[in-house]
Amino acid sequence: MSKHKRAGVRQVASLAGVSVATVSRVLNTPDKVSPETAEKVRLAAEQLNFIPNSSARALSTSHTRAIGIVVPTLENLIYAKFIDALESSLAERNYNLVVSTTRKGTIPESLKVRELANIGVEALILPGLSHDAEILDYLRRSEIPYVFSSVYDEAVEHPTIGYDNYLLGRKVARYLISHGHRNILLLSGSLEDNDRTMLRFKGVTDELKQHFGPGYQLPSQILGLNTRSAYEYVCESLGGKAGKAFFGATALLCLSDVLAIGVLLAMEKKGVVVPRDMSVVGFDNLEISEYTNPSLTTVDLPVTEMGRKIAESVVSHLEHGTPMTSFLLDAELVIRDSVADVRYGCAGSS
Amino acid sequence: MSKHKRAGVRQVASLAGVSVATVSRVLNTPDKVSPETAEKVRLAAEQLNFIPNSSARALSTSHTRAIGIVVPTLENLIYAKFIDALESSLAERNYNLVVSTTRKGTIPESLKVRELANIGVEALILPGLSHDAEILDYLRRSEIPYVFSSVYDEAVEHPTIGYDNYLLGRKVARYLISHGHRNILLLSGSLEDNDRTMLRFKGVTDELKQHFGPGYQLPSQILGLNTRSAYEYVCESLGGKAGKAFFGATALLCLSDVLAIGVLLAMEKKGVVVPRDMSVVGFDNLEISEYTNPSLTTVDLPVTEMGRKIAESVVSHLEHGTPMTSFLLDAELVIRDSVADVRYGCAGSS
DNA sequence: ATGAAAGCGCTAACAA
DNA sequence: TTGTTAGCGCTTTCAT
Repeated sequence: MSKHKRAGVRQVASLAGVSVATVSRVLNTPDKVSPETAEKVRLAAEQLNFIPNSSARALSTSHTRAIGIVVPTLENLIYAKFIDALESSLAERNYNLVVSTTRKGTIPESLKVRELANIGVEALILPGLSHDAEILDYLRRSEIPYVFSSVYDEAVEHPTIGYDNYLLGRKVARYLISHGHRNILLLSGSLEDNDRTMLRFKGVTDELKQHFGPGYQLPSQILGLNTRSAYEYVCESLGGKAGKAFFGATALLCLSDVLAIGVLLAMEKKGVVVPRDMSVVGFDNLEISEYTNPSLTTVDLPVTEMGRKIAESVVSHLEHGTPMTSFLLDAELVIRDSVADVRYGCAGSS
Repeated sequence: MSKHKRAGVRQVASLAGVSVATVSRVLNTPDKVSPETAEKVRLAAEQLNFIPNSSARALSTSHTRAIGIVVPTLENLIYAKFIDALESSLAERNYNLVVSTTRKGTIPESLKVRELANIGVEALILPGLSHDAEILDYLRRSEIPYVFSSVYDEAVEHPTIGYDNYLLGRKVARYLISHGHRNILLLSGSLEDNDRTMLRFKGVTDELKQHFGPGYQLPSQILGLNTRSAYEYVCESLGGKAGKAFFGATALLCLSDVLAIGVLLAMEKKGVVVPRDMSVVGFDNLEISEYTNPSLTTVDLPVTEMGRKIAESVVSHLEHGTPMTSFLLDAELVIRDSVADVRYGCAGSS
């Protein structure tokens, strides 16, 4: 019964009593068709439930209007927000976003890049600076335009659109230093974010070293945490006395807000008063970070603007040949209530 | 310089000294080609950076291997988790997911559906039960397979794969009733989720009515909240005395966890002790809901399983003609620490 | 303003 | 096992 083939330009043309070329024109360049003819065609199309075959169009125009992105996961709100913004901006320009995940890094990014290339994406967006040599090589050879997101580095030979993680690390460290902090413990997220995490970490340590001189003992860092493990880590560390836990640190610098929030909740549960007993800073500025107790001082990553900017840049390159270039986005430290001055003689460097 | 055309089967064929058909075979049915020939072809392909043109393939096979989904936004973690799982499951089956958002409902869903149809998705996933008649009509006429997610309703003539929101409403109400609650205030999220919200609401009220009889005064409901406004609402309501706020309710039933968490944080800030002074329940079971103070009693929505199940169902239909059917997923109430027995004579129905 | 016809790059009969 | 060839459904010159 229903195995009749779908209507194509041909059927529409014959029903409308015109040629296929005319049908194509009312689809793509309506102003080159007389209004009456156009109307006839539209009616016929409507009547036949005509949906132009996009593969045929793409084949003919060599334009798929698909952009690909590979992220570790969408379960991290910061990626979700970014992709949301990216999709919106691309949609405005009539491009579609094909999302691919590495399942939190368990599937090789190179595989996902190849798959996206194979389905014909016209450009590729990859978060972060460090990617397999294989990927870099593949991108170069396949000549698919691409941009690295969430990072900015003008020194690198790839287009990067994002924020300067290293400088943000310095900025946060400077802020902490200005409040008298010297011994800072870094809590860092999953290893997928490694390069951005590392850059932030380096920024923090460089700033501390510069400020306190070469004798300064570098801060400790705990890696690979998620909300759960951050929460549990804090709870366990607080088994003894608050002051001596955390390697004697007076501030916890969390490289993502979900970590910071886990930390805040654990502190509260354990009766540690933030920021009196311990200062906490985050990265991301999630919506909820404004409402924690205390509200979280954090770095506002401009992911929405980043999505917009990348869409702009990629589309402009695709359509007008504008070269892909790097672009730096500002990221602000949002000062709220989770950081206070160090109270000397209570906690602090042992 | 670099404006040389990309290599196609033809170039690969001639470089490998075979016919285009053979090249196509090593791509699609390698076992029908002698190993040596295959190797030759692969080498040639590699050398020419050959990426098969997916539009041409799709045109020839009439198979785009693209599945579309329209959601209001990705900024809601519950959608992000769902899409993450869906993408993973589809990728395992070699399908790609094209994500489209209505920008929180500001763009008509029908438009997005049309766009996805126009780019040739082979199936469509739409969260929720209620969609414009226009969409329903379009889906029927265009014969694109589809499934409604996040809902289950065997009575409806569309395939639905999800949980039974009405029953979940009843389940939660029953739980609250079993703890002595009678006056319950509903806090409900943005209007995009309307149909699921409504069903839950109806489930709750039906259960209450059934339990307390016809004289029972239906619970109040506050609609259109997000984390911010939920937080602010609670803060304002608590301007006076805790007991008399919230229309005298003893329990706050939040139709999403982000709301519940906002509520919890606001309560805490205002010194209201949950669950002693007020019970709170949520919907979603976000990761963080386990770590709030107190931990949140909430309904665990099986979005990951839902993604998997939908991928299975859609692909099976596409590849083996299995009819699209509805499927009910279990959703559990996760009992934690945010609900307690009502203390009569303190708060409660005036 | 409209039509005829040549592809776009691949797949899949069919033939050998 | 391999090659020849005819489309897939659209766009786009080039005529008219």
